[in-house]
Order: sequence, then structure tokens, then C-alpha cells
Amino acid sequence: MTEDRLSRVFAALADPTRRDIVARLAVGDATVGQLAAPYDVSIQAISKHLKVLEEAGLVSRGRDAQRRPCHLEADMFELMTAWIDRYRRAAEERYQRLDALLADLADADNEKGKQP
Amino acid sequence: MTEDRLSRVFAALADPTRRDIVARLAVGDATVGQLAAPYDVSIQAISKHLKVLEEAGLVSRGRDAQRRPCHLEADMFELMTAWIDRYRRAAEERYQRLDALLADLADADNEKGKQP
DNA sequence: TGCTTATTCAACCAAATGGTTTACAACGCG
DNA sequence: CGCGTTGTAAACCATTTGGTTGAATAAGCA
Repeated sequence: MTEDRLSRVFAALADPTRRDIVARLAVGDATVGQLAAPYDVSIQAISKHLKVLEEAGLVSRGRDAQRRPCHLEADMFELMTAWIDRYRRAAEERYQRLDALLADLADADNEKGKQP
Repeated sequence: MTEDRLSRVFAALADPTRRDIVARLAVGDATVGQLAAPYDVSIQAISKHLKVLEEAGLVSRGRDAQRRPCHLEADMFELMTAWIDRYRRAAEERYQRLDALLADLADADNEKGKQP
């Protein structure tokens, strides 16, 4: 394996067409042909996009005769939200500490100002 | 503009080095040199990464003499979580509707079974 | 069996990406 | 002023990516 899960998930969702496909699959499962219909790119291009989404763990595929129904694996989203939340929260905490620090400094200044 | 905000944010975070930098900046602001120190790539490569993060709106840079302190813009994370949550929730709802449907079918079968 | 439908595989191409090196700009300091 | 420090810009290179077309595979149907 050359790249980790998180990288593949983020990279997969960096493409607007793939985000579109995810949005479509959130409504319900669909075949490659059904997913390709709205776009004016070849069906092979959509097949490639689905492979990327599958390798990222965002989509799984079953089999129904010639068709390969695609299914959204929403679990992968939690992996991303976990990552994002971790650093968003850290940044927020840092901001609050800075805020408190500035408030303290302001207080100190006020104290000083009271005895010229 | 050739690509939308969301695409740039996802693409920026698809690179492990850039996710590392975000993690580092969540702790506190830092200069390019400080951010580059842990890696064995050139400082120019890190500078490029920062440019990508900046264009994605994830990082902003001030100026302190020769130094250009980098600051994490945590707001951008909300854009992502909003997108993710939207489709995760849709997929969950769909799953629950399917669940209810299957339960109904099972009930119907039970009713049938009661009168042979 | 052969025909049609649904999908993937393979080879190819242009553009983007992540890295390098060299050169250059901005600033503080002696 | 000249000098070291800090960072960006430019040119270049290898690899990846998103697309194409044409051939191959898989399964239902006449």
C-alpha cells in the first residue's frame, strides 16, 4: 500500500463528479449506467471514478446479472469527520486560551491605569 | 476560478504532509521554516504545500519581518463537515426507511403464516 | 448458439501534482 | 552599505490523474 485510507478518501472527494456520485448514491443504490447517464463523459470514465470511490472504501459493489449495483458505504465519512473534528477542536481550544490570555493582559493594563 | 472551494479543500487534505501541517498549526501559528524542520524535503516544497493550503482557505499568512507566520483557518472545516454530514445523514435515513420496509414485509409474512 | 446489454481492461494522451535546483526579493543587523 | 536569514518564483522532471477509444468479459435472451 502506497497511500493511507484517509488520503484516498480525501482524494476521492476532491473531484466534483465523484462528490456528485456520492450525493446520488446517498439517495439509493444505482448501477454504473444509471450513474453515468447525467454526464456527457464516457461510461468508462464513470467506471474509473467508481473504482476510485471503491478503493477509498466509500462505495461497494454487488452483482445483479450483468449489472454491478453501487452502494454508498457511509461509515467512511466518520473517519473523515473524526480527523477534521480533532484539529478543529484543537484550534478552537487554542483560540479560547488566547482569548483568555488577552483578557488577562487587558485586566493587568486596567490595574496599571488605576494608579498613575 | 477553475475549481470550487470544496474541491480545493478536499484536495489540499488528500496529501499526508499537508494534513501534518494542519495538525501542527492546530497547536499554534508557525513560520515556514518551523513547519519545514521536521521533514527532509526542501523548504520550497513546504512553501508550495502552504500555498495550496492557503488557496484552499485553510491557512492564512501574516508578516513579521522576513518571516511569514502561518495561521490555521478552522472555519473551512465547517464547510467540509457540512458537506459530509448532509450525505451521511441522507444515507442513514435511507437505511432506516429500508429497515422499516423490511420489518413491514416480515410482519406481512407473519400475518400470512397465521392463516394457512 | 449467436446477439445484445452492462461493465471492465488496456493503451494512450494532456494536464496537474510533488518534488528538485537555481535565482531572486524582503528584511534586520553589523 | 553589504551580509546572512527567510521565504517566494521559475524552470524543469517524473508520476499521477481524468479523459479518450477499442477490445475483452459476463450474463440474459432469441
